[in-house]
Amino acid sequence: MQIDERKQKILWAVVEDYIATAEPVGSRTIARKYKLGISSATIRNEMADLEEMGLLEQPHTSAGRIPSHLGYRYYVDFLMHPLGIGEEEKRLIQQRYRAKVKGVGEIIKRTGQILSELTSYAALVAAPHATPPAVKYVQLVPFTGDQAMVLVVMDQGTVHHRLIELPDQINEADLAKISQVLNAKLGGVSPADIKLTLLHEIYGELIRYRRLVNAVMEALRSIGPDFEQFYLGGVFKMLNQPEFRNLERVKTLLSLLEQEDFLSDLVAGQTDSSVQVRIGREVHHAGIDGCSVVTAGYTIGGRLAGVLGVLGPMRMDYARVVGVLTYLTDYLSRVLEEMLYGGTKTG
Amino acid sequence: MQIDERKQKILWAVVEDYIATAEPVGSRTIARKYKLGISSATIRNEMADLEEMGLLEQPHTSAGRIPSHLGYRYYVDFLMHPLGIGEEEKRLIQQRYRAKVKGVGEIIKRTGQILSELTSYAALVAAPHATPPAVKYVQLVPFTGDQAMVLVVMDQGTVHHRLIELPDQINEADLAKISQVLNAKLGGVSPADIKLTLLHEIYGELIRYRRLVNAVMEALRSIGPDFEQFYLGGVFKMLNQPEFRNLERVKTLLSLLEQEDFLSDLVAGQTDSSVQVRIGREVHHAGIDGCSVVTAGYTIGGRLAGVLGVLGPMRMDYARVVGVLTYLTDYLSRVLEEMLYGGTKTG
DNA sequence: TTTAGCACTCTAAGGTCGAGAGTGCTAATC
DNA sequence: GATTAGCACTCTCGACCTTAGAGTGCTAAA
Repeated sequence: MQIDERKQKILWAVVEDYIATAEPVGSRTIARKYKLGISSATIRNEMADLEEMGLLEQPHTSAGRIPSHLGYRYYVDFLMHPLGIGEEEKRLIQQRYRAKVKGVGEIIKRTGQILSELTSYAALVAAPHATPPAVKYVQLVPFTGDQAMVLVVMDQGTVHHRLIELPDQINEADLAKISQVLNAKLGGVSPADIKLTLLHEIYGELIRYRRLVNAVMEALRSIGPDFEQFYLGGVFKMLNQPEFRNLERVKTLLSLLEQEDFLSDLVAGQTDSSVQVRIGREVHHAGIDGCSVVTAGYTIGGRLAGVLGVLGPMRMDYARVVGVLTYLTDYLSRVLEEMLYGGTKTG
Repeated sequence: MQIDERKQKILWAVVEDYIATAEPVGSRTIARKYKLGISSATIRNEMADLEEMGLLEQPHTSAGRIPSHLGYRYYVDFLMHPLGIGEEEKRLIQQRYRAKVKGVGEIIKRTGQILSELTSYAALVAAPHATPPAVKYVQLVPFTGDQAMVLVVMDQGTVHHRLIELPDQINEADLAKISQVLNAKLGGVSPADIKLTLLHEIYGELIRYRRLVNAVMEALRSIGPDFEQFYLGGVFKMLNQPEFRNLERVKTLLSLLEQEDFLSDLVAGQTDSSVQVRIGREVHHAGIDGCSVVTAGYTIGGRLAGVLGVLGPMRMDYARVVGVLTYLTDYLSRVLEEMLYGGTKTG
């Protein structure tokens, strides 16, 4: 059996209607609302076929049909038309970004809020990700008797700090000198790319401080590629969805969302700026059955810098979410580029 | 009518039993479980009195009694014995803190997790708070053509960064020089304490860079006393409490907890290291009726550094929570002090 | 091949009912 | 006078039943 055009139309109608109403869709409803020029009886037959093919399912006999995991997949891959963003909304987004900002962290946060408001689902922003940013500036700051703080500024505007132990007999001048050398050698290099030759150069110049340099290097490695800074918001919006009437589900979901490992996993698959849709069980994770995740990357200077994600029920408005993500990643990339590289100020 | 000892015992029993079971407590239950040497009929009479005095209330006729807002208050103020922490638990706590740590932020986070695990309610950690920390180190880092990053390390170990606009014709050497002067002048000073005389000194030395210094000062002010860094966790644990069966409540609570302003308010009243209990409506905030908040301050060098807080239903195990907070603020203060000032390493 | 008609199925909502828990009052008891 | 046993009364909660409504699959006609 193959999916001819009429079957496609019916599948499309079922998915759209179910997304909109959260009620199983019956043949009569489709005949009435979607004017396909065929009677409810015919639709019934087609729906039976679609169910046999695994694209639809029935919660119980004598209820309407709902899309199965596969049904959503087919819809997303072949039937859906991503929804553009309205002009009015675009204006509002621009306005939100215009307000003065203290640093990259705040832009991340604001983006998350906008994303969650536009979609009514939970929003996730990860930054920076995958492509490790390069070191812009390193400084060792004396902290307490035997500790120093390693300050690292990345070229994407994030700041990291680590405390390290100091060997005895190190004074401030030493630290300043070390900082200077590290800056000269590490500027523009990504922590993951620190090669042996470079390491030798550094050791060569700082032969006296071997142990300390080791400690600093270890600190640098710990902010390596798997480091991520997350914003998560709008979780409460999901509770408006009828699939979260079940308290137990809400609980497991909330507990998952408090684990950074889990959030990490959600964005891990993203390697470029494309939009990725993972439906239901495709999000390989026990405890979020029936949820879908849509992610998209944003870039700085053409390289992947971070990920925007939307987490919602499997019955998610994919067309809208994909549309919003496409627009927002693009817009965010431009905002960040202007902020980090652009000299010209725009209103 | 006054609250004699027998009434106190009965009130105590009602509160303890209700906290433990979440069921309205009847006179028979008290007679059976709490061996007060009086019959259920007598207890009934006393309970009627306590109700009249506003300390107990009845969900409906022919149900048992539950403590009123005032009842909890009386219990917390006069009847409760804070519960100490078991030896086994103490050992577990120590173990959790022993693991290697990257910075103050991580200690905060870990503390929040421990707190939420020990109490089974939502945990809130704010740092640093109220007493503004002093500047330890300032540095201007050139960032893009017309922007620089102001890096500020505080003596409590937190790091802040802000982007500022650069006037034309400033080069790296200028920035280094400015950083040097700022460091010399601002070290040990709290941003809120920057007085005019100090400002004049700085302007005196950096007369050429007036505009830039202004920008830096503004950035410093923006990390002033009302800045706070929050950790919030264990929210999902609250869903085990029967008072959160109501989805609508969970939703409003979650949406509140996503607002930093709200979290700020929760810890705002804390001015020293004492334990504060706010019950129900005493937490002046629409939308969290029926919730209580217990907070306590932790200190560094005897000065208030931050706040630990527990958010739970009004039917909260106050004795346990107060006990845990007392222990944990004390322990955390010691950990932080050792980390920031202490030279000696322990265990 | 499509459609009208119909018997059948299943859920969800509303209603009834009885068990159980708890109260307040009264009268007896200490 | 304080305490307690006894009892009628009240209220909730869960179990059970019933029914309306929506939807299906099948059959026979178009």
